[in-house]
Amino acid sequence: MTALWVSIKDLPSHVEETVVIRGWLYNLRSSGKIHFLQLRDGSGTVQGVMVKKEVSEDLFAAAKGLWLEASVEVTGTVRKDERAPSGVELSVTDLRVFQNPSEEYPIGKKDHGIDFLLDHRHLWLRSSRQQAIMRIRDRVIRSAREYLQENGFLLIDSPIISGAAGEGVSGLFEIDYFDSKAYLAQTGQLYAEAAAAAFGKVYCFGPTFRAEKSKTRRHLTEFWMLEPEVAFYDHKDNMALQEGLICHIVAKVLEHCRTELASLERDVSKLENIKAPFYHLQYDEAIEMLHKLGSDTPYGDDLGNEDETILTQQFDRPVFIECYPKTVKAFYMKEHPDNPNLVLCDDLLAPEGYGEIIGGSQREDDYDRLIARIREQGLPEEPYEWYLDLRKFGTFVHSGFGMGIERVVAWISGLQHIREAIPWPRTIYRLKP
RNA sequence: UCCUCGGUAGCUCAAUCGGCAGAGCGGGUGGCUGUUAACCACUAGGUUCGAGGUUCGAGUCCUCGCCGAGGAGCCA
Repeated sequence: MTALWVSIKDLPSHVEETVVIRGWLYNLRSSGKIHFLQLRDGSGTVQGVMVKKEVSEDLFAAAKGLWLEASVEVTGTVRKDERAPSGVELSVTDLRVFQNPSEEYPIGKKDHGIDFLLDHRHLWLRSSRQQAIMRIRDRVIRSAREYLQENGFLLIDSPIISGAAGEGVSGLFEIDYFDSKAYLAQTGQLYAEAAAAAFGKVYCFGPTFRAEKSKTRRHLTEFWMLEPEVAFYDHKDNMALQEGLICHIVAKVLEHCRTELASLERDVSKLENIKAPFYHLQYDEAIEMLHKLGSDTPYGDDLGNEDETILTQQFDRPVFIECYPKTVKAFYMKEHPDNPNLVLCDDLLAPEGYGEIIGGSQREDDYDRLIARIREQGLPEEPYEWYLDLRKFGTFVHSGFGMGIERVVAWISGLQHIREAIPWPRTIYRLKP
């Protein structure tokens, strides 16, 4: 007779049944005549209890000889037990070992340094903390796509490999492309704009690459960005979309990931507070507020990381910083109708010091002004010919933004560093594993 | 590129003023019938990142180098 193979998360609905689970041994304790096998299968964890007098001597000895992370198949009867975190444990009747490691598992039960853990990222992902973060990441992405789909958006992905250097070669990864050079995408936005003229409401979602030598807790060289782009949305419509998207994501994480947030010891009251309307500050108001708070960033400069941190600590909900000086922003942003020195853009800063999670803008839709901006910034015109075509053939008011997935995950999960928010972080000095 | 901090047992760290290189975890052996990062006893385990220098004596001080972390700059 073969017992039913069950996921650990489903064990509570099989009380008093004999079942099989397949997974890994993440810890083993023993009191001499009782072994406690801590088991994990990806869906959850459960304690297997093996009592010496209830199993054969060979089996009892075999269990004692297991090393951490042995892959096993355990047969047992599901018992209710109020001492167990999930309310159930498994009275083990049989054990089959797929593989018992011949060396000790590198990641121990006590603390490790970040360098060691990153070197062992392939094993670190097995830890409960990393599992919680990856489940939240999955929910963030899933709920973002869900929100856009429900609101009439079409997924139109953009290319990863681009032949044009675009806006300044500094931040681009160069690759060999047969007999010429190509570059890894920094953004899909320009392509999304073209798609918006075809489909109205679109978004792209994929990896983006920045060859910047940034060494901060907010930067990765490879990260995932969600970029919606909407025809006939202006600056204000754009911010309303961002607000709706973020509220939806946070609500869905709260709905589905309570266990994960608890295991990360995240203060969920901070997340429950994330509701519309968000705060709005014009750039000049932000600078004024910063000066009162001790910053010496001059009017006209972009906000530094420190500035973002200070600002977000003043608010309990996300805050939009609107209409930056033209000089610190990209060429494609639309000039402010009331002030030619400003552009119609917004950065959305997450609270608790997390800072920028979204950067968006209304796009310049006037051919002459756009080409003037390209020339002003000393950019080559040839690569932008197709982009300029969008302003020649039925130009249209349109807006969009880019949301950094890892920054959102780091904020919602309460992480100290963005590198834990992606399965395989790529930073300036880390390409492995 | 700049600033700061660090590199000691497999891992995390300690070592006072320059004076015998230690602890916890992990490993090994033994014990324990309800453990929750189990516990208890015993035990093995070291080129103190590298090269040079000062000194009776260097983990500790000096010089150079290598590696990493945090931050700045950079970064829609």
